[in-house]
Amino acid sequence: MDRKLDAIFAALADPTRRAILAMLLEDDMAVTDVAAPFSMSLAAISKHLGILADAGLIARERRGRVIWCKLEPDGLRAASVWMQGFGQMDVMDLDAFEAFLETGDAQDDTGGD
Amino acid sequence: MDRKLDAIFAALADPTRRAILAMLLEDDMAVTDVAAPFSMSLAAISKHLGILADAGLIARERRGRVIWCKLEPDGLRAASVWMQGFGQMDVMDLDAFEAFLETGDAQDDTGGD
DNA sequence: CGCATATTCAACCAAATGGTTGACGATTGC
DNA sequence: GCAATCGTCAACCATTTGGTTGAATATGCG
Repeated sequence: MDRKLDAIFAALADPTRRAILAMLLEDDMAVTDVAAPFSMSLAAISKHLGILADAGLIARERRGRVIWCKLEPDGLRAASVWMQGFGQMDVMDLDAFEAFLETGDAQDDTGGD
Repeated sequence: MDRKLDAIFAALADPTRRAILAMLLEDDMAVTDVAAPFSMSLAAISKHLGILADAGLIARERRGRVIWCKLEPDGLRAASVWMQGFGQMDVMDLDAFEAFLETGDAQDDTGGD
């Protein structure tokens, strides 16, 4: 519900986490590879990934020794919907709004690869 | 520049602050009136308003003894723009949203030019 | 099996957050 | 001028956050 937005926006509030999301936008990545460009410990990145996963912004899947991280676009969409819907509905019915998104216009996730 | 997003998303991450934004969406309000529905001190609300103002999401203007708070749509737009640039989720027309804020009227979704 | 690799867990720490209360500054009205 | 009203400031407190390090877990490899 509304409280999910707490987690999503809080997750988005950190520049490291936004950078991680941007990286994952290009491709799924192993945790170690996510961590590589940052000057902080693997454990710190692992925590960030946990926060992103907890917010529903990414998903992690173990394949062998490696844990792969991938974007979970629905999470981001929830926040986007909140912001866009802000002007129209008060504490609106998100499902209805999402339905609008599907049918209404502008929904172009074909790029997803 | 990117750091501004820190402040915006962090501001958005608190349900009290999102509720305040929703209230201000309907009308400009005095600080005391903003605080009224909440079961916390005026000082706490004042802090929240400071955080929102600092993030560029609202503006405060003193008129006499009373300080009026109003939405600052540009701030919200910055976050929205980030999300749009992020994914393919340009779900709705932001200008229409702004127009809504200006006129206080529900947008016709044809407004998306 | 035993070691290297990949990731998380646990304990810890400093700083930030969200709240409180009480004093203070600004403004208005009697 | 003095008191009431509006709002912020300052000090304080508990909790959360973002980071560290070192140990632990899980898997793959030779």
